[in-house]
Amino acid sequence: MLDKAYDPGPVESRWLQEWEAARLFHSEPKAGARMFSIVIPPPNVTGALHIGHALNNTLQDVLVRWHRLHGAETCWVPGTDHGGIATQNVMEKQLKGESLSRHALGREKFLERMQAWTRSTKSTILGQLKRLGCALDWQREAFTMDEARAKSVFSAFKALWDARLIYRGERMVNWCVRCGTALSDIEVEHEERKGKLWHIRYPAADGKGEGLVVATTRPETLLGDTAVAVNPRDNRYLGLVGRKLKLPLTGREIPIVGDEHVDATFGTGAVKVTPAHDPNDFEILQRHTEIGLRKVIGPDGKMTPDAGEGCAGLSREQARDKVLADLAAEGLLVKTEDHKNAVGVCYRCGSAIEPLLSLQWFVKMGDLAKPAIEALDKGQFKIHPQNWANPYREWLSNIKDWCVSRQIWWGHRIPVWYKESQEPVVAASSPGEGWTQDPDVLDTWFSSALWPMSVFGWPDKTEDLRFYYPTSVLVTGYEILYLWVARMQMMGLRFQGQPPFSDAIIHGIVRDKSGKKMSKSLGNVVDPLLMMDKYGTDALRFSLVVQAHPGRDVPFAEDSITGSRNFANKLWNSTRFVLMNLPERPARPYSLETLSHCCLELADKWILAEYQAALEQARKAMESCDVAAAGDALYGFLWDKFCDWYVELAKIRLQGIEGEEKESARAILVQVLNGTLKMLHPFMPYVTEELFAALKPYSGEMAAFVLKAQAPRTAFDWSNEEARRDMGTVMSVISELRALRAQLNVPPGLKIKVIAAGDAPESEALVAGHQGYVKALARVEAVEFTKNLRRPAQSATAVAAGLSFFVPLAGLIDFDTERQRLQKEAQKAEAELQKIAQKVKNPNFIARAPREEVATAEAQYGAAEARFARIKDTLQYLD
RNA sequence: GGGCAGUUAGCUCAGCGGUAGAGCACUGUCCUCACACGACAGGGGUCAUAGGUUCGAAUCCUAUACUGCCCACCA
Repeated sequence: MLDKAYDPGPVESRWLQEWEAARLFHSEPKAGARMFSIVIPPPNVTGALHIGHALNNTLQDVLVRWHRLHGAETCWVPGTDHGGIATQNVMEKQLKGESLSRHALGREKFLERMQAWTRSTKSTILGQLKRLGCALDWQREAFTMDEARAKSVFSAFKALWDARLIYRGERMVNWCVRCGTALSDIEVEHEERKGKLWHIRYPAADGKGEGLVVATTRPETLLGDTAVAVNPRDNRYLGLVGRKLKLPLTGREIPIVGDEHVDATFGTGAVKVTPAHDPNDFEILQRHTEIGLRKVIGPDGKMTPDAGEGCAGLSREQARDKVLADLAAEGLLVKTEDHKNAVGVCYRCGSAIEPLLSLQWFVKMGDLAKPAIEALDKGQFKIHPQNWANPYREWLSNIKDWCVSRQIWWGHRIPVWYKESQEPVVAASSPGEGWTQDPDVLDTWFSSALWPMSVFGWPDKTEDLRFYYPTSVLVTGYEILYLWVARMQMMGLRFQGQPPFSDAIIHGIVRDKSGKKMSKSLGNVVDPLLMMDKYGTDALRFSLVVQAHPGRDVPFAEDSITGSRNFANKLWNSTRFVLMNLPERPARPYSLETLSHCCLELADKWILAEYQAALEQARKAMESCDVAAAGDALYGFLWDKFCDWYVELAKIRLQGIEGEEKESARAILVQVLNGTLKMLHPFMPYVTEELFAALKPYSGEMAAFVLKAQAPRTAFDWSNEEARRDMGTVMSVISELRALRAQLNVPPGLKIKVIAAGDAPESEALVAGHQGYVKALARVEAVEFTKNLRRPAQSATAVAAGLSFFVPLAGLIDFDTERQRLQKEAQKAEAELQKIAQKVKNPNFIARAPREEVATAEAQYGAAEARFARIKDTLQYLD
């Protein structure tokens, strides 16, 4: 016998063990089988699972389990990402706490420490994914920096190098001063900040005239100016081009150049040009090479000796203050205005990016992007929801070369070797004596880009790669659409000639209940592990997934989980109820296939029809990648239809004598419940596994686990519109009677007598035929029928299904209350009637609307009219 | 500066051309023999605003207003 309430703890740990012992999630290539594969977006080895991981992985797990239940050979590959800068940063912080630094340790020792530490975080994360219930193929665990992946990375690098798609060059890159490394363009986030726009006068070199006033947001770079640019068509500055200005604070003479890219309408129309520290200005240098460049900010973020005596060694901020003060002192600071501008910041540490000229490795992207755009346009690759397709295409179309070198230690070291004046050599290991390897490592996203191939053994032509590639779907958040998804597409197409996955499901991010991003500083972070402890893993999973509507962020707070926890308990208790009503040892399992159809009563036909409809609804939702809708459909069916109505109605037979009717009810209870549990299994694997097992002696399931069983198939077509309609009629009668009881405060224990009056033969027959339902669910002791619409004295009235139901309640009710109640009912009925009347009385509607529409509207009108009349009538003769 | 979403019950969101829905919260009754993590009943919305298309619009179109996101080298 099951306990009274579901206790997730023991159930979860038991099944976790059993699944693992059975290697339930392991997959091998199977010729001829339908295949479903996913590669996990590998979490960084920096720390613990957060709520975003919980959402991302639950979604994948739902898909994986779902497809497995539907007969596919499924493989979900687990793994982790070394996470480059992010991970190194965490370690550096640790070292700092020990008054150490990576430089003090040295590269080798530092890497040893990284290895040791990430070994433990890796296992923490994988353990947490296990706990989340993820059906990952644990024998296939991969790491972006393990040996096999290193081989993939080298192969890709070599292949791109051989194709001349990798080059080294001095370019303007995004430099993070804090992390001490270059970043790619997409690793820079733009933050709108309130800043200032300073207007500075640059005097004419010959002392004649006013000189020029430039506007800038970065006065400290003035020290590196090598020109001032104006638009050659700017009337104000005609004739100035070619003349010289005296650069304030330095005395250097710099030329005025004409450049089409200068916007005459912004600021003063004159731009100071600092080619070494501004991407635009660097472009200007390309067009006016004679101006040259001057580096005044170093990779450490401090001013270089070239910045001049007064500033050398100062930070950028200090230099700015000093320059401004000096300018003011010389009377050259003309104006200061407020100005909003977008500041580039490092996506890993948030500090302001410094555009810096530096020698880096790049991947040429144009040729790689083209096939990816084609794949999208030809429909070989689809993004769900679709609104991401356009931004994705745009990004690929305007792609820039990818800076892949990072000046950190944690990562795949660039496999390029140098020796004196010889040509550099690309090799996995040292080509021989005297060669030294490039000190930089590759962008962590370089190895991630290869992930869907590398986990299956690429570049080797393995059987895994043949069977599982391309993978079926990729599930991830929109924040890494370009960083990761696009690059996987490009690499997959380049090296395998096929997209690495045909569909990408892009989900939102988890926010708090008021829509704010979760962050430690706001204190609104929900820890998934804590939630699992408190409410159960299934509850956490379900509440996340059912809120994850395609294309929307997921609002989440602790109280979102209680509803799902309650649902798990509902499943538990409905199974408990069913088990309590089954014989200890069934002669044979219950089956829907062998149901004697002549024994099915209305409730049976109805629930089977609803069951089938719910299964279809859920399947349709899953097909359109709407996991939330699928979960919702099953939830609604189980709770509102199965528990609230069917179970209650089945009790009538269960409490009666043994016989075929009772057996039919049992069979339906067992099979519909079992089928629903299986369908819910992808969402709530633990509780459903437990209940599936408990039902096994009765359900006839032979499989050791739900995943070894099959999704419910209805061998017979249970759809039945008539049953749904008739049941609806009976349900409305019951609801009206219950409302009457509640509103008139009829004691719950008291059974009422009901006189059904009116001339609606069909309804009458339905009510007469299902008196048992009415009696049980509305607590009625007897139903009488009459054509006489005269309301008996001392009785209350309910109107439903075209009939009046008189309930004699002598001495029990206050007729003022009943009058008020009926008046309210009448009001409602009238409002409803008028609404439909608007439609039906409109000749245009009758003439132009489709015939079926008119027919239903007229039927509705008739019903509403009758209902209103009934209530009014009753009201008139109320005593 | 470009693009994309959103604006529906107190809160969080479904619905996306035919009488306004769910969960939570709220009110009332009930510890009715599966479940109080429950049952039943109930209150609560001019579906952001203004036009338009249509027999009919929360749903389609066009503007407007907020809100959020993505992208972008205007100093």
